[in-house]
Amino acid sequence: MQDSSKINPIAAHKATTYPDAKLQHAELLKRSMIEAAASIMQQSGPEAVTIRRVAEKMECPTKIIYNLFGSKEGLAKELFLEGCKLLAAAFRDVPEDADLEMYLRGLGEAYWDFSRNYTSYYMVMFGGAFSEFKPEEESLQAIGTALQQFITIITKAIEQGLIAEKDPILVVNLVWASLHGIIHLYLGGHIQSEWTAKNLYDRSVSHLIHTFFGNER
Amino acid sequence: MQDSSKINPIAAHKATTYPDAKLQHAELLKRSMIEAAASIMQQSGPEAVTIRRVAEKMECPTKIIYNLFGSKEGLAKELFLEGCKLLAAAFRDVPEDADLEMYLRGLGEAYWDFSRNYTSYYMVMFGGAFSEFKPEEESLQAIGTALQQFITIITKAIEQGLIAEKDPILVVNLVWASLHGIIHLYLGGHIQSEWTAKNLYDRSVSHLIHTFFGNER
DNA sequence: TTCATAATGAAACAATGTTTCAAGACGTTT
DNA sequence: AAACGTCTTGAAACATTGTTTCATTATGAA
Repeated sequence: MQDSSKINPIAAHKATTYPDAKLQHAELLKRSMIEAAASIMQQSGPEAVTIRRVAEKMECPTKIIYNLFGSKEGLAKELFLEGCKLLAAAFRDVPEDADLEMYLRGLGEAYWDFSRNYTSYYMVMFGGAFSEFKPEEESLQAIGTALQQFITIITKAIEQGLIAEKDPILVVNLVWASLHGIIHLYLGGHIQSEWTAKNLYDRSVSHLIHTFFGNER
Repeated sequence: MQDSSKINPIAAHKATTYPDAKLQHAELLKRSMIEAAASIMQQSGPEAVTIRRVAEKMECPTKIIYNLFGSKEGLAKELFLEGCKLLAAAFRDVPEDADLEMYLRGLGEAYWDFSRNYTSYYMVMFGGAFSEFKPEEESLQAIGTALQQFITIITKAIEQGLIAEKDPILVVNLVWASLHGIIHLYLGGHIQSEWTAKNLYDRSVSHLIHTFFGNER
């Protein structure tokens, strides 16, 4: 029997006897685990997310985590997907602007802000914080979804003849890589101050816009 | 006494009694250690570089490594500096071209090749492969030295009025970040095939050149 | 030669991801 | 309702890491 003096989330649904109660329970439990892991990560960084620490926070043995996620990589993947959702939401919050250039600047700003406000998520998603985790199909698709606004706006710009290049994915990747490059060099300590990095970032956004939108420089 | 049946590099200089024999010995030993670590890294990747594995290869106890480098971070730093030397050499091997644009393309190609031929070094230097190691002053300076050709050529282009922007460091950082962004996204699994990545890379180089050299696109 | 000081190196320590396996819970069958 | 087989649990162990300890051993000075 469980020790009922502990508020144990595992025991919470034990009494039920419905057919898929266990599945539901497992699903709820997974969410709790992910939230616990995310909480640890945001407070102390990705390297602080250890199986034992998550288990301790959930007051359960480590085995449960392995039952639910298979391995630490499985948990990492969930954090990755969580980050994708947050990034997608951040992009969604950027007000649409009739001026595509201004909208693109807004999205660029949102990407920068995401890397600053959710640095741990950024490192998990794009910085290889969990070296054991490499994105597979589902994760790559989640990134694609998050970058949807970027793809949409670039596609629009191409349709309107504002961009000479015809492949929107290629353009998105070029923009993404440039911005990621600066953020990653900054997070890796190769660019010293945040001010320098942000200045560089803004210049890069301008350069990209001028390159692709083909205006005067 | 050492077991002379083992060809132990540590015992090699033990007999000497000159004043700085020990210092020399320590210096030689350090080089052997770094080479052993580098060999393991290039064969099996950065994550395979463990203190025990290096010690095993050197047939010495782990303590020696701590005496020489202080910590794993100390050894990581040496590998980082080693990588800087290799990158600098790679840039040095690019034939100087009177046409600055062609020379810049050559340097870009060399940077790509370095990331492919010395992926482990690249990950240590720019990919955060040893998460415990963050570049400090000396390491940052070593990168600066490695990128010297880049800085020189950009400075020249500015002097000749080919580039409107006046701060060479800023331009170098913009170029560097763009190229690094693509390489890092590729190494991180966000860009699937090498072909796609290389195509993107070449496009990026062209875009950068056209942006800064202000020619037609 | 003797003694203090420093280096050595096997073993231990702490933390990690992961697996084991006896004890128990659960649902199904008789 | 009782018994049986299957699945889950969870404490403990395992393997691997970075790092430190400390008795032993050399080393160099007195």
